Amino acid sequence: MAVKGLQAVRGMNDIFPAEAAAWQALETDLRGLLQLYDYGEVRLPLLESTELFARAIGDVTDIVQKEMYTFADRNGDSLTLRPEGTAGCVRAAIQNQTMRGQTPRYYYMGPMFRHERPQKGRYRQFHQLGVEVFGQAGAGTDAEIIALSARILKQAGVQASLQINSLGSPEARAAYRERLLEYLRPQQEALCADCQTRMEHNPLRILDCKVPGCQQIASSAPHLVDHLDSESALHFASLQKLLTALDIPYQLNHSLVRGLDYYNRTVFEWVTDALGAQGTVLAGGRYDGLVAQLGGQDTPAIGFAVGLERLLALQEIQGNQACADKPVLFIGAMEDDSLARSWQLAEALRDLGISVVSGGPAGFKALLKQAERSRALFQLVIGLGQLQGEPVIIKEQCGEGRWEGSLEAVITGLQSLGVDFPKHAPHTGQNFATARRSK
RNA sequence: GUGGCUGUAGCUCAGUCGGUAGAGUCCCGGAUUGUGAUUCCGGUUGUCGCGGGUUCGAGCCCCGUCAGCCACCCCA
Repeated sequence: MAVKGLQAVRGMNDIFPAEAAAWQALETDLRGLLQLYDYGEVRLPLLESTELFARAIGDVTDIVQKEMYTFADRNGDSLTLRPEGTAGCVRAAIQNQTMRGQTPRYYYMGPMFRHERPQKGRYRQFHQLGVEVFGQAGAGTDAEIIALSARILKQAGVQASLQINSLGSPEARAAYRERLLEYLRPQQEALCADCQTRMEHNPLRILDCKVPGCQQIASSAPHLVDHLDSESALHFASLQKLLTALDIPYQLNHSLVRGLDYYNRTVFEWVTDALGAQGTVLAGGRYDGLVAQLGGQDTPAIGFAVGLERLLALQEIQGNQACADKPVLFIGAMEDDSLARSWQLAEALRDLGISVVSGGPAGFKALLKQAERSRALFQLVIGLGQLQGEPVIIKEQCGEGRWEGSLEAVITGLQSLGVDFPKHAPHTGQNFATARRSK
């Protein structure tokens, strides 16, 4: 229950250990994959000057117009919590001159902030893994990062399908925009109110409007890929050839236009219908003009971002989410006198790298309950008898295993047990009590 | 930013016509100092999201507000 007056800001979530285990496992997996492709981590500020995002993302986009957390610094500068990662990454690469004569491959993981109405798969603070490659103009790089994205989803055990499109050069896109408007104008009255507004500032978005009437009109619209400049057309053909060679299935989606202004040529999205209205899990594309636009030398670039909450939600739906590691041993002490001894033992075992949870002093039955709740693989109880030399009993909590010995032998005994517990134990939803009853 | 639904114990929920806030579960202790059955006994569970209004009296009706969920919009 929320304490009066003290609650998290809307759309911002607290993550507790049970859930954090899935996050950690996912992050570890992701870092491993990125290492396979030799991407290096960059850690960037969460806060940037507002101007950066306005210039990079585009003044007319919804993100800049209505979704940014913007406020004045103490000296009056306008600052913004990053709504996405690419702009900051490009800014950092320019500022630190890391692209001179280099073709760096970067990744970053962390929170992004957008002031939208929260719903399934959409939060005001959410987390992305972002990947950016600079200085590589060839379609091979497009194929590489799409292959990487495919591998990320596969590793995460997530089902999604790949859609691609090409936006061509800015000039070709501008020309296509005129062709599209010529096609739409006679039917303008039939479009929804939103799309009539879109005709003013972003007619390409009309192509993926959900209103049936608009879809009808869009379905017969001229295709962007038929109006590409020749270099972009070659680039796109080359990419498709590579995807086929890499055995990565894809769909050409003519209405895939991406929301942010900086994209050109290749755009792609991995989509699913398992997340309600938020179908995009991973999305990216080429943004060859952005580095120059932000004041750097003209440098081709490409990247993508994955929504970690969405990835985790899909993992949960598909039963692939990792669980927290279990402690190896629970040590319970029955009375104050045995408590000191049990703590000594616990510390000695931790010296050996064995995870231990301590409990007590408490009655015997209470200790067994504590042991069960600790999820430990083994449990032992120390009482006055053990202090006087009676044997200790180590018992396997889930199974039948049982081992007796002196207190001093427990340490070597535990080692001889060869404890090897799964890092990602399958989550059955069963506790030990129900597991026992079903035996 | 717009709309619909929902907020009662740690959890799942009931609460009739406006009349003393309940059940199950969980947790704790005991019957039972030594390896967890079952059962029984006892115990703690609360700003009814928050604020205001109507009323002799509000968990219930009205207004506002906050939060959650879902959709629009947008996007990862």
